[in-house]
Amino acid sequence: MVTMKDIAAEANVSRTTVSFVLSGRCEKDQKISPQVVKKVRETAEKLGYIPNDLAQGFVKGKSRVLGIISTFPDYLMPLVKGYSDEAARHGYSLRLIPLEKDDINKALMNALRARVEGVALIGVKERVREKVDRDFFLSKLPVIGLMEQAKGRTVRFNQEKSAALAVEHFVEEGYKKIFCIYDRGEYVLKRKDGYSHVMKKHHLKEFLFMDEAEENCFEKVIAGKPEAVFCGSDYLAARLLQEMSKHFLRCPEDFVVAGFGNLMLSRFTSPPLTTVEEPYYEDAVAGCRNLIHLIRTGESLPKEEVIGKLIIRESTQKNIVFNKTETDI
Amino acid sequence: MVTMKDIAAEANVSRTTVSFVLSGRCEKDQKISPQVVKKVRETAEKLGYIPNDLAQGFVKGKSRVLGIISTFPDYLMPLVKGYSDEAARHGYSLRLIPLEKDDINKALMNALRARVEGVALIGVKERVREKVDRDFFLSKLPVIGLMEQAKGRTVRFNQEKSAALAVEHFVEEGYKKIFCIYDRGEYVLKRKDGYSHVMKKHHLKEFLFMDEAEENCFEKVIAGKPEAVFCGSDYLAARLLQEMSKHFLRCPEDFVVAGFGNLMLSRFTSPPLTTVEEPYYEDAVAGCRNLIHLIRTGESLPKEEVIGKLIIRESTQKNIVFNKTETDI
DNA sequence: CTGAAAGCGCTAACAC
DNA sequence: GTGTTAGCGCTTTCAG
Repeated sequence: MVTMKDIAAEANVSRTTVSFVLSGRCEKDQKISPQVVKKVRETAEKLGYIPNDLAQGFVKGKSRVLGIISTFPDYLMPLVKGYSDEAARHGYSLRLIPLEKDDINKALMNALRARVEGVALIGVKERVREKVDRDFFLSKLPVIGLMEQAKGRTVRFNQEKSAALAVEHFVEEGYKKIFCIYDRGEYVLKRKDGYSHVMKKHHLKEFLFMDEAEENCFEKVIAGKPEAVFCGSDYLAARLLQEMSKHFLRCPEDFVVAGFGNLMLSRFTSPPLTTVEEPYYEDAVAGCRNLIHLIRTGESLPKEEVIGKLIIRESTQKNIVFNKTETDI
Repeated sequence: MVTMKDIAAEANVSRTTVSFVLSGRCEKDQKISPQVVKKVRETAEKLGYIPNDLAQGFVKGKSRVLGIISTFPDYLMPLVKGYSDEAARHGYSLRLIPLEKDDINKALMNALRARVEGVALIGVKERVREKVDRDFFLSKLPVIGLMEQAKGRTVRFNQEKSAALAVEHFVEEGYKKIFCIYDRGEYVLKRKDGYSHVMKKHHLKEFLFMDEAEENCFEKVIAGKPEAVFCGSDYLAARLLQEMSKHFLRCPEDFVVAGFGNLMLSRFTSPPLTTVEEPYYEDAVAGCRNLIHLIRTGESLPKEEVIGKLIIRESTQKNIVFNKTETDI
């Protein structure tokens, strides 16, 4: 591996000069003659010099690396990518730090050892986040996704209000008998609250169905003959559509269905699902920007609240679906 | 940040001793009295010492980091996770190196600069992989996913033979009029070849439909009244199911459908899709193991061929679906 | 404008 | 058993 020393020797200059030229600071702090600059650059090129970021990071005490702590479930790829893209724009790269056996302290220790400049926890459950040792905060490592360092909640995306969008849509369309299917998911429960809130506001009766291991709540929903069903996730919505199909019921004709998440699969159900977009990617970009700001200034960016976008697809298009089908044929 | 020097001072021993104790080599190369070991450990703990992996990597010339070059599309998360999990088992961690604007050489340069010990390219198109500068190979950086360094193909997973599994299944079930829907995807084309191969073998007429921007091939498929349809991807299969639903056709009753990939969405279509599992995660684990082997020995592990597993779900269960529906109600 | 010198935190021969 | 010493590749004062 060719080093700056080699270049210095080959070009007959000192290592300092090479360092100045190659770090691009030649035209600022130090003035170096254009010939020398040229020669150094050429020699570096000729010798096939490759800067050693490890050494640079070591001596400067900063790695230009951000850590991502997660269990990396499939659906979080957009978050990882959002962080990666934004980090790249600021000259950072990403290091994946797996969260194993919920041992958040071990993961944070790995981040510390690697001397990452900041860390983001993604998709880490509240229960796990709570277990962080108090003395971790002595390290002053900037972290996104931990409550302690950001007074109040870190959330940018408001699950409740976003869920309300879908339910309000049902109300506007004139539906009264609106059901809600949910499960124990941390966020799904918040979405259920959004449903309840809207129903109360409009003095409508709530119909809550929880998806549990033992019993098939989908059967019950169908038996209940709803006009519209709001599901706390696209997964739940897709399973409801499957159940409807088994019973020879059609959506949206028999009743309309909305999901939540705008997951890939919501475009591929029959019919495609109306859903609320949870902007993972954009949230990650914002989160990464915030993290970098936190690293640079020690301050968190002001938290803007984000509400999802309702994406209307055929699963709630009761009126036009017949036309559509006919013209399609 | 507390260093080994601080510990040495506090514990009244030399930095070397501290180094030996903390790197766990105390009981091998060097014999150090238990009291000293204990004292050093305690002092380290007391002072809150955190090893500097950067310094260690720098001095040893190895970073214990693997690079992943990719554009990180959503569906490749299982691959990333597979690499991450396996890397962790060998004491490595992962660095994400984004592939931007198809500039593979820049990405490889970033890997080189970061002094990762090896690199895996995931989901990088052939067209891009071909653009690697010849002199990159001078670096001798171990890479998985580039043809040049591994004579012959790197593929472990055989797309053709795996696709054949699904088509053979159709033949066995007695279907003769078997259609195939495909698109321009690198792998999808291989799966189409798998279909063709089986059809030829059984002297059956091939019915090929390509999904192109302008025209709706799904309409044509339906109009053709197939008995069974093999789709080159789960996406294509899901879209076919959507089209069937619009036409008030039912799967599997009117005709059966199989996809490819065992993507998340294949479990959530109505009905759930029969598909061929592409073992992303397992492939990644194997790939990572291979990469580490390559790093250690300079040799690639022998390439075992892997064939997918046919996952039979309701979309091809013509006979039993009625029973099932009835007992479910 | 250029170079000498010190040091970042850690490892590893080699003495003591 | 324990300490001395010399770097790893790079940055960065501070003299020349």
